[in-house]
Amino acid sequence: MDADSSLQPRGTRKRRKMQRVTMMDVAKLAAVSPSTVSLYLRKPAAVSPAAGQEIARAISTLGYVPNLVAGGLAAASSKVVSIIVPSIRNAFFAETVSTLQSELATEGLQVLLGHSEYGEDQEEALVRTALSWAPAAVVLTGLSHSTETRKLLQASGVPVVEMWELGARPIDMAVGFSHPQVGASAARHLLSKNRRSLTFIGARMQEDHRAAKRASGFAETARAGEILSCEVINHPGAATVEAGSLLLNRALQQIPKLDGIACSNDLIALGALFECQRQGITVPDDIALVGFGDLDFSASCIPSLTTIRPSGDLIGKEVARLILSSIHGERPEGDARIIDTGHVLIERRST
Amino acid sequence: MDADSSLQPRGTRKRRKMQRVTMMDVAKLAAVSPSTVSLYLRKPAAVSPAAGQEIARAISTLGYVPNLVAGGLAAASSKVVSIIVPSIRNAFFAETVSTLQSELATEGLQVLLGHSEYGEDQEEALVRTALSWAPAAVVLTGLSHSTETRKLLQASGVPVVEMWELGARPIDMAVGFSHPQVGASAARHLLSKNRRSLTFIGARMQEDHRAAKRASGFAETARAGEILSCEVINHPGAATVEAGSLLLNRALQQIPKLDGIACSNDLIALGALFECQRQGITVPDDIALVGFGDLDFSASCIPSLTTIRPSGDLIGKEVARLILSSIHGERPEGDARIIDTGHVLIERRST
DNA sequence: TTGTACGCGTTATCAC
DNA sequence: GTGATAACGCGTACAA
Repeated sequence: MDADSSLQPRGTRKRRKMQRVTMMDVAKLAAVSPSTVSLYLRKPAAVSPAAGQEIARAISTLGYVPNLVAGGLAAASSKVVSIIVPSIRNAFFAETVSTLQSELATEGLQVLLGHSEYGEDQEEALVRTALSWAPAAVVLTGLSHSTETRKLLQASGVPVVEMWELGARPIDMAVGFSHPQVGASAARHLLSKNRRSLTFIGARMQEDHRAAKRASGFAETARAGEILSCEVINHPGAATVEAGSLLLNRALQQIPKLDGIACSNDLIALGALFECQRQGITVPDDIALVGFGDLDFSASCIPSLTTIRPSGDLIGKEVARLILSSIHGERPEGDARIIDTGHVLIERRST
Repeated sequence: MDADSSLQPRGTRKRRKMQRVTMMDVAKLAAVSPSTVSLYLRKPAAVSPAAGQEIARAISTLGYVPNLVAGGLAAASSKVVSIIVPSIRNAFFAETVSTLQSELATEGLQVLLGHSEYGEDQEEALVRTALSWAPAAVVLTGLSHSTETRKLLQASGVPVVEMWELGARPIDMAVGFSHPQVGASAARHLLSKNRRSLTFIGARMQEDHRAAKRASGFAETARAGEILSCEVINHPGAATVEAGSLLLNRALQQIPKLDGIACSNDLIALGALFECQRQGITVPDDIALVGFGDLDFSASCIPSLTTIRPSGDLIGKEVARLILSSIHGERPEGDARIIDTGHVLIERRST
């Protein structure tokens, strides 16, 4: 018959992996059937108090930890949410992922993390492996994905949330804001300060489509105003403070009478700020500076940085909400599936 | 595309989960047995080229994605590595996690992320759920854990790597450096610059034991030198730029003739720098400043920041190496299980 | 309320 | 090299 009908407590050193305490062990010790334990675990109120007591005690004395792998197989949907961001080093996404992780953890959901590094092929590969975990949901960054990615996701039937961008039609659900509008806000603000020679400096815009959209939204609005010039300058590398310094210098060379700058990111703005200081350029008297992100130094630097806050934690919260309601409740319909978290321009000293 | 003429197309409103293409489907289409497909997937060289061809084609025409949940159950060890850090918002850990994710992804391992928020109980809960995934390895931050956490981990037999700290005996393997030594380096550097009224300013040190150890290492070394005074000042909140400004002010109040400061973190150093600028204090003439972390602004700020680089990406790489070798090769023995990534003091203008 | 039986999709051990 | 077959640990109708 079966080899393990006899209780073989310990000593199986064949395998070094020993998730030995199973639900059945708990059931035996509590003198109930495994299914009662299973039921107790999911709906404690559905079993008799007496049995519940016994089971609870058995669990704690055995140190039982449910095997989510087996559970996921049986339930055909595991308690994982796969999150794919360009890079977790980016403070924006770190904030969102952090919030998301906390919110999901309260419901017993785990976060599976992947980095696309702004590559659609990378993303596709990540989505593929993500799906092989039969995740409870998949969270993607932005709306630009390979057609294969969309197909995979749609075919899987898994709830999908695209975050940090709104505009085109999402695969399933979306939480974010319009990047062109962010650019437009920056432009309007600079125009309202009577700046006439404008530039948008950004990094990695050949890959970071959202930054590119902020740039084009900026340029479009600026050019509709009364200005002398408006340029967009890109640094192909990562968005760092140093890139900001480089970009400021390029802007100074290229643009005569430069007096207004929007940055794709507060880090770049900080670099520009430092470079201005080095060159004896006064902010905002000579040049006004608008950032993006409201990172934690933005309020404290000198001068403090006018910036646009995208609310990365709010995005995280809303994504979590969508996921949760789409898991146990019904999936939201229509407009409820697209959430605009907006953006806020915070005026400080740099303008 | 077409080719999807299976039995029940879609539109089944009942269940939305449909991981329909299984290994058996592939086997049927390739006219081999499921076992052969499984074998091919794990050791392609072990099946005949002819069969391999057929299987490969079947896989791509069906768009088969292996179900890792089922695989994990059968193999009793899933292809996930659980990583638990205090917070992913912290640039240090973001860097490590990012590196780790990339390295592990090349071997088909996924990252399951959790935040302990510097709480041992939180960490314990995370470890518990992590283990329920039968992970290939668990990565923890630091060496301080609840005894229950250690017990769980040891009993599980899963490879464990503790990172970002060295000193006490690790549960299994460890990659990091000595925090007291970092503090000592900062102190020696300040002493070598003839600073005599020293202070260590840090945030959240009641929870962040590593920062606290840097502080005590600093104090110990400083007090062994010829100094007038040495204080440690803590801000209970998070380590932000703003906290740095607050801390600088507290230090100025408390310490007469203050002329040397070490910070638990570059963000705090930056805040201190800004505050000095606001108060007309010249760095390094009036006060010398040493940071920790070498964050990306540290080289660019004004004055550039002398700091200590802990090499978060190197830690990530080494952790990955340990995990991989401990998965397919044998587990390293003895000293090879503890890797000191050291620290480097980078002297810049702020001292 | 509780127990029985079966299946989830894969891996691993053998015979062939 | 290849293919039956038995687990893997749990969810879930159903039956009791």
